[in-house]
Amino acid sequence: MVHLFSRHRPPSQGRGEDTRRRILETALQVFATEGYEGASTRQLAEHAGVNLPAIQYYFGSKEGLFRAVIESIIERTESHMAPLAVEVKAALADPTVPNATLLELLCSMLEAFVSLVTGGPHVEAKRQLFARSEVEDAPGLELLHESGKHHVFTPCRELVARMLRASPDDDQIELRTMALLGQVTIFCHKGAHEPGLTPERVQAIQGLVREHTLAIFQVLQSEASVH
Amino acid sequence: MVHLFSRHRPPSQGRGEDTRRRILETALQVFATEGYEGASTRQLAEHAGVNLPAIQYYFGSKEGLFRAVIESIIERTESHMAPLAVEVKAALADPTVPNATLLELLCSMLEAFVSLVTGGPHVEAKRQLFARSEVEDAPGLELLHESGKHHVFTPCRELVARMLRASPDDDQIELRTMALLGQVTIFCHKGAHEPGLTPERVQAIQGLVREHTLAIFQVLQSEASVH
DNA sequence: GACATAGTCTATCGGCCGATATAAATGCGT
DNA sequence: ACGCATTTATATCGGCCGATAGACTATGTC
Repeated sequence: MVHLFSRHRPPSQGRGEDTRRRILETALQVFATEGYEGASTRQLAEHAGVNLPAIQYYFGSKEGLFRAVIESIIERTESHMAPLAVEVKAALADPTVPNATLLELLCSMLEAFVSLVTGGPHVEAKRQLFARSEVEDAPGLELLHESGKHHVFTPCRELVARMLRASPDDDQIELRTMALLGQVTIFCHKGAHEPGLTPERVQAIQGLVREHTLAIFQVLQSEASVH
Repeated sequence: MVHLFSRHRPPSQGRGEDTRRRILETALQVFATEGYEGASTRQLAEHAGVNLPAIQYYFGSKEGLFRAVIESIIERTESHMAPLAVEVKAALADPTVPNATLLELLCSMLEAFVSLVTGGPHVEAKRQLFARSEVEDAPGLELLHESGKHHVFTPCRELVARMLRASPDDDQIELRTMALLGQVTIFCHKGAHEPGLTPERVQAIQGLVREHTLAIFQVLQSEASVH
């Protein structure tokens, strides 16, 4: 409660930075596998090789540590999606952009979404935490959920709306966009890591999501042009 | 531990049945909103209007109560999917069935899946628990996950494999089926209940999932026939 | 009315939780 | 070498957890 705005960053002058980062990174793993409530401070401390009060010292509280973990993921999400976000924004601002370009951008968004949750360091942990943000209720998870909405869902929804000549606030557009994104989010669930998400499988996922998306809008637009 | 096989059903001759059912039904709600670890026995007892030891008396333990809740959901899942499962099994056994019929069955499966997680009594709770089964780890959740796999995923995968003339064990078939089902499972997540899943929205979801699925296989099969 | 059984109650156990008080150690400028 | 701030360690607090012991009540049978 007290640390909502103070961020409780102790005035470390470089000496404790190592410890702080080690706690942060191991906490990502523990929170991902055990959940927020399931991970105990003793467990978190042990995995980081520090003693219990170090968590309060560096992050103020268990909740503070969790929020720090979430924020670090959000930062990486933003930087991962940023370049594409610029392209999408530009395309949406220009009313002359053809549907083919919009469709290609949508496919790229979905592809980037796949690589976001299946690539980079700490993939497994990120994937699990992202999945939890869609289900659990924990002190900072709504931030992660909102981040996904803002950086992935909203741009996709606007692309879909433009292609189908509808308002982005149209309920059907929203539902359709969710269905499209569901093709990706399901790979954050348990079933996805039984044989493991090898690079080949990731590439296969990206390929077939693209196939599906292209097929859907190919048919949807040809039907629309008939009417 | 002790009650793994005994199911700890006390020899109630009707008198305690009411209490037992009341605990079971309110527990469904509490477990759904709070999660397995998040729901305390005191909370469960209070919501059911009983005192604490009643849970041990009727279900042996908190875990026993949770397993009972899960099993009741699985039973309803089975009876909900059973009629369609028969049709699918018959179609798969007959090698002369045309693709159009298989595709129609796949659409029906997805439609039934939607109505499974968005209809019937205790919808919200069922939806949330189903979502949790894809993310959390709790004593009986793997049963629910397996049930979904057996009653929804596997039939769909076999239909997809047949339509695309591939083995059901083909990795790409599996991934493709997951993507299709993801269109539905995403509506079990948090975002789905902000404006609420009204009957109109449910119908809209069923309609567009059908549209998407038809479009995907229309294109996929026309491409296959070209080669 | 005595008794057995089923069901409900109060009180309490040991254990793990997050957090803190506080002491010990560490490194650094001087 | 000393003083001081930073960092790490020990010991412990109050609180909630799941589970149980055991007394009490209601009900149906003879």
